[in-house]
Amino acid sequence: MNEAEFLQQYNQKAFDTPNVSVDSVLFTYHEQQLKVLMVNRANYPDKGLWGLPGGFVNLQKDKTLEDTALRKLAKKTGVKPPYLEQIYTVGNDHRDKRAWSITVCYSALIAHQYCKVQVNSVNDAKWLTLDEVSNITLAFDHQQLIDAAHQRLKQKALYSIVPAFVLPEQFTLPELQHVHEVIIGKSLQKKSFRRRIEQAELLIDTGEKRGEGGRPATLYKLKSNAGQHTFIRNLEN
Amino acid sequence: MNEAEFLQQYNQKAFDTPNVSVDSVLFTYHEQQLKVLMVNRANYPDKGLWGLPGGFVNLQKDKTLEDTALRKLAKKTGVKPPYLEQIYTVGNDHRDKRAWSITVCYSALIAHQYCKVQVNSVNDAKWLTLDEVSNITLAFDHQQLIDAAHQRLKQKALYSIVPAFVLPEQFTLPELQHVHEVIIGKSLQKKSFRRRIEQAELLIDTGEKRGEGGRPATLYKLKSNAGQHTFIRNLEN
DNA sequence: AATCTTTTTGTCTTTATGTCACTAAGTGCT
DNA sequence: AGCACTTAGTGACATAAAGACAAAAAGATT
Repeated sequence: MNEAEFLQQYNQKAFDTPNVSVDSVLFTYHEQQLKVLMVNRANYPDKGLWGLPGGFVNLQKDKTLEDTALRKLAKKTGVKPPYLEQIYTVGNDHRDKRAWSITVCYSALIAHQYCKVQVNSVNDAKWLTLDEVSNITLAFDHQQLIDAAHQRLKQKALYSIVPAFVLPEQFTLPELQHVHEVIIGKSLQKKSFRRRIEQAELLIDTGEKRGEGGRPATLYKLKSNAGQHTFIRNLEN
Repeated sequence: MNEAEFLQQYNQKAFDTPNVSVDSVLFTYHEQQLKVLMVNRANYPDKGLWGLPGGFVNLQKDKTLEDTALRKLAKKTGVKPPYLEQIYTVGNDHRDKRAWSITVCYSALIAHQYCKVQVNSVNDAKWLTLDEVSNITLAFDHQQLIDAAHQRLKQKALYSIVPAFVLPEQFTLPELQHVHEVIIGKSLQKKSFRRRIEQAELLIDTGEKRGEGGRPATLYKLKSNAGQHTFIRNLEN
């Protein structure tokens, strides 16, 4: 490398690089509803508004972007979600009034039981339903990020069982079906749903049952290879 | 200046913000094959290796990440591709030996006719087939980016007609089917393919015909709303 | 035991796709 | 003109997946 080459690269770096943050849309299922974790912004800009849990990449603490996402989520919930997926990246000169800004948006799923206590203990973070979220003004372009994450989750609900990650380790098929229905926004045909899931062979029958009222439902858990291989067939009604 | 000195100075400067680049996998269809545009790196690191067209975000020139992608592509091809889609973002401390680095990867499609001349005029850029690409060592993690973009395009070929963007404005159904076959890597049933496309109502019959040898084929073009609404049904054989 | 509730299965209908042969519309050759 | 050859496009039946809905199973309650 000669001096000219060095200067070229050095100056490229020296000119302002954009700020890079990572924001996560953490979904859970509670009280028959889909909810997302929101935090009240403590700092300028958009101080006081609700926004997504996230923050800047820390080059010392984080080895990867996923590390950043998980670190920021753990800070608010104390736990590491079992499912994390990148949604997309927005970068432009107007989303943050301070400067050119980039955010890498992730979606994460977790069972409500697993982080309930932690979230309630800090009162700057709380679970909001998607309806509640869409009726208030959020920080930055976080509304759009949430919409995109929800849209992606909807798609997943149509041809995979990744929505199972918003449930605890063991769950019943009626529970899972209701989760899918809430995510998709319409009711599903019981038989079709079960057929697909059976054919996909992604669940393990734990042998246990759980009943509330009527016939007890079989408890299932996800096979260990879930997350990547959770694909089932298409599903429209 | 030697490499060690460079790295030290560079990293000192780059202490708290990661570098952000945008790389694009530009696909086209030529000589019955799917090809990607590769450029020979002129600078350290990985100088001399083939890599994806791309570069750092320029806060003055670019208003958005797409601007960066298009600017860098236009520099090599002289044209703006009709289809651009974000694939995903990689960011970690080891993909670039200089420093923590992020790249936002895009996929783009263009008809070979529309940028042939420009690409040939500069000999640091050329079209390579996916086979050729996988048999040489590429810069950074560009092989993985290409694989991911190809994988995504495969999916699109199964349930949409976005692959039509690698063809010129007017094309025949047999041509389109062959593009899909090349992308997916296996042959498709003529009847099924046509049925799906017909039902999707995404093409316009131009009235014109084009023949080579046998019966002339009808020339179609994409409806203006293509890109977003190019979805057809699932397609396996 | 009768009834209610919720889970789970049986089965017929509808829809989408696979398969493959057949027709259609050109070219070039004799 | 007639024929063989080539590629485009369609018809028709077989198979497979999904929708609809009723019936059965397994528990709780009275």
